[in-house]
Amino acid sequence: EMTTIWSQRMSPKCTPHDLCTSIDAMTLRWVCDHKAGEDFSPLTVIRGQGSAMKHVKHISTCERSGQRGRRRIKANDRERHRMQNLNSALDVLRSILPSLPEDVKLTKIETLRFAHNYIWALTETLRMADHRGLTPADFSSQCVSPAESDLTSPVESAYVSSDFEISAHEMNCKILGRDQSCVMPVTFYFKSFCG
DNA sequence: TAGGCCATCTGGTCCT
DNA sequence: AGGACCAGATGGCCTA
Repeated sequence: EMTTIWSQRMSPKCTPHDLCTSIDAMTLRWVCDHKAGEDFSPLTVIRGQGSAMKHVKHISTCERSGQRGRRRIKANDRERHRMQNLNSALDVLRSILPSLPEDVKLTKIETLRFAHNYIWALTETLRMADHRGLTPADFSSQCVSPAESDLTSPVESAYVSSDFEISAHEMNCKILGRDQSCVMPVTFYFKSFCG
């Protein structure tokens, strides 16, 4: 039975992510429980699998302390889910930011910076609309959102910069690469000025 | 190979 | 007491 679990969980075909998510604490706890007193060392078997090694070390620590260990395992599980929720929220945030090439995924910090600048851009856009006597409703139907803009040029990874140029009929902002050198303009057009 | 990014574990702290 | 949140530590993957 253990061999089965082992081959399922520890297959070399598993990606690191698979290992991290599938080798949960309870499984390794099971391994430790069932192999106690035998000439078996999880550390030996999974040598080279860093994440799993960490789990084993943690489990052996937990094993030494009964109820405390059980609380730790539960806390780890909660923490794991908490971070997964946080990542899900970041994914949602990524999904509503201006579209980028398919294979580009903003890092966490880039996502937050991008969102910050994007909100700033939208705020400035609304301010411009107000200045021109448009209601938000009017304005929202008269501009082209960045998501609808033509973003066909290749961009490795990017975020909106904070230097915007706002004129009477359009607002330009820039998307910069990580090295700050690859510049791609994104334009909010006021359709009433586009002919 | 170094550095960036990431997932996870862990112990501490605060809150309910 | 137990859960949420946080920051530090660790190790894997990826890229320049």
